[in-house]
Amino acid sequence: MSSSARTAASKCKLPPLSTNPERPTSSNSHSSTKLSSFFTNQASSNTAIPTSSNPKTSPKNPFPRAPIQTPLEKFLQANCKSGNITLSEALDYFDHMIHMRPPPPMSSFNRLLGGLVKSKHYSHVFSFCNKLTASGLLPNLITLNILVNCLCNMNRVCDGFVVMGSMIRKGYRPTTVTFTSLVKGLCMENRIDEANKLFEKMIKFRCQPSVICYGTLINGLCRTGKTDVALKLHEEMNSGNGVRFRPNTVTFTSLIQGLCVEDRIDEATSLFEKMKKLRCHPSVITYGTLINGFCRTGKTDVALSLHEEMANENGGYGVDCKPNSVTYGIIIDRFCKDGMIDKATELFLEMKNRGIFPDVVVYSILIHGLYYNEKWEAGKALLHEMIDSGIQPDLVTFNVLIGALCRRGNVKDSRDLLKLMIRRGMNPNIFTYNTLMDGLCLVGNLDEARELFHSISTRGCEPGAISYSVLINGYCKYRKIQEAINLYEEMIFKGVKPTVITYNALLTGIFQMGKVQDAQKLFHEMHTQNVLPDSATYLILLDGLCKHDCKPEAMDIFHSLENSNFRFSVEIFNCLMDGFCKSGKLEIAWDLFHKMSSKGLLPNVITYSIMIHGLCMEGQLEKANGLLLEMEGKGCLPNVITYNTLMRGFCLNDDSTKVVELLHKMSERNLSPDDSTISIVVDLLSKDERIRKCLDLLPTFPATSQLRMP
DNA sequence: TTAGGGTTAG
Repeated sequence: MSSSARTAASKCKLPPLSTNPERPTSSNSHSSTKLSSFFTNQASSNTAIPTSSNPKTSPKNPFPRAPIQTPLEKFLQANCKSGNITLSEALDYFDHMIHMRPPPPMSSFNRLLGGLVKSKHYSHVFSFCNKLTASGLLPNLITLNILVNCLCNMNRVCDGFVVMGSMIRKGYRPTTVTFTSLVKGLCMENRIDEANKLFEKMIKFRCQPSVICYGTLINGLCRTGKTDVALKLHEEMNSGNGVRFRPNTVTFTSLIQGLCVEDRIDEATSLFEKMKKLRCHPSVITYGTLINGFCRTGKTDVALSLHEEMANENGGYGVDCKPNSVTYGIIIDRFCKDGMIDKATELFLEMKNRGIFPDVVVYSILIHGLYYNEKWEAGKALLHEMIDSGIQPDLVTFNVLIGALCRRGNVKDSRDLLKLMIRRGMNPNIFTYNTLMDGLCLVGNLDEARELFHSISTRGCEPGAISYSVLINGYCKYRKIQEAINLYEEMIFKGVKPTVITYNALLTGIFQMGKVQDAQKLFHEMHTQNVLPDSATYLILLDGLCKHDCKPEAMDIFHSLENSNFRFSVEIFNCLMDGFCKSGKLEIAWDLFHKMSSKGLLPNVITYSIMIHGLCMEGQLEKANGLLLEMEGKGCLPNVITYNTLMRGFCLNDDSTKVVELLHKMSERNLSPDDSTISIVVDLLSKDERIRKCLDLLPTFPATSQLRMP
């Protein structure tokens, strides 16, 4: 037994645990990931396989259950649900428990496993389950549910299904919890259609989705951009018809009516109860039919109480499947992240109007959304509203506020907030430190960021890949590439796996310094570190290669991407086209421009501006002007850069009439000229006195008084 | 005793 477990045991006055010679010395011995052993290694006891289909009676534990709660059980009850148990304590207790005779009840094992789930030690839960069966102990339905949940959280949803299959074979009936875990697992793997199908299937399986299950699916839909579908589902819950694909109110009402007509009032009543159990909302017609039936059969008092029930909200059923603060929070969060802050606020008001009180999570979601969408005053007001409602900010709220201040470059107040949370007895977490470090980097205070980075481990947290990436990004932004590379090497040395974001930051920095070979070397290193490049990586790489005269290399990569299933972005085309235009290879750029549509991409204002620039450089002004008309015709509005580009072209060609014409067009579009426009006009004036007359149109632009020539 | 929501880096 480890000293930590001993301490924990003494704390809760547990009897000393006997030393188990077989106890593994390291956590690695628990890390078996084979599913098969869990199900096949049951030969030690035939009684381990339940024979009855009744889950309440089927699994017979070969050992008698302790009649009263032991100190061990009390300890587990007190510490597991809160997650107040360390991994090493859990390992020790588990090893002790499986050797106890008689063994503790399965609920104690489940509590212990639950504690590990709380601290996200999924693989350990998995190996504990394997050891349980290997010891001849029988996991019960809840143990299996915990296992399904762990597998799903480990992105092993397929194995989750295998466990469900085994569950059924053992005579257990999968529960809403089982299905919810699997729905979540599918959502985590972005298999939202399958999650939706499973949701429908569980209803067919007569397993009612709970509000948690709805919440899980709604979250999956929101995460995959299907907010509309999520909203519809949410509304479906709210209307009381929160369960799909089953007999509905109309079918039930018809049957009740039929039974009432035949004076089979008892059967009608039980059908009515059944529909409520199935969360099928009886309508006023259903009630009316049944009330009529009771009245007809002389049961007026029952009819009256039914009438009373109608008056009560929901009649007391279906309530647990109504939207709650969690389901609202999920959708509000999606709207915030999609920049639809008005929609988010609207939904927040709706939930309050429906009597659903927002909790600290919903407040934090919306406060974050408001700050993130630069609605500072509204964010502040909401924070005050939350506190006035008696809800205190929690750790995440503080992190949101620190992040908001950092984004505004207000590091001083962020630091004060950190001090405040510590004064309040709150332990800042790695999010807090990473956020603050990023804020410090943003304002160029790299030394303080580094200092904070080094102090993280003394503050009870460990810097992870994000901490390193934040600092690496800070160094790269301020062109301190060597420091960034040193940090990168340090993270590898310390076993912290760099992410694609780490590499993207480094590649950007290295290309900025013009070190093309180093960047290429790093790009290849990504493979050795098993980090897959994403579309941002390819954009950085292709842009860097193009800007540093390595277009053939860029095109090689482009072609290899074409041969894979890579999803091209407009930005990738833009960077290549820009590169070729600027090096006078207009035809290649033109080919790329035409290739875009075959990749399902539409040119944007930047694409057109690049091509217009390329054409102007080649003196193909008419064609450039044609492209301007084309983009306007296709609803892609030119911006000031597009006009400047084309005007510069005409200016160089001494075509002042065209320039003036374009200035008029700009004015019509309410586009303000920028410094570049001004310099074009000045150039033009210096060339041709007659152009002075164009000054007449200048007052139509805002903020152009400075342009008036003496 | 088991299942859902919020905060950090390009």
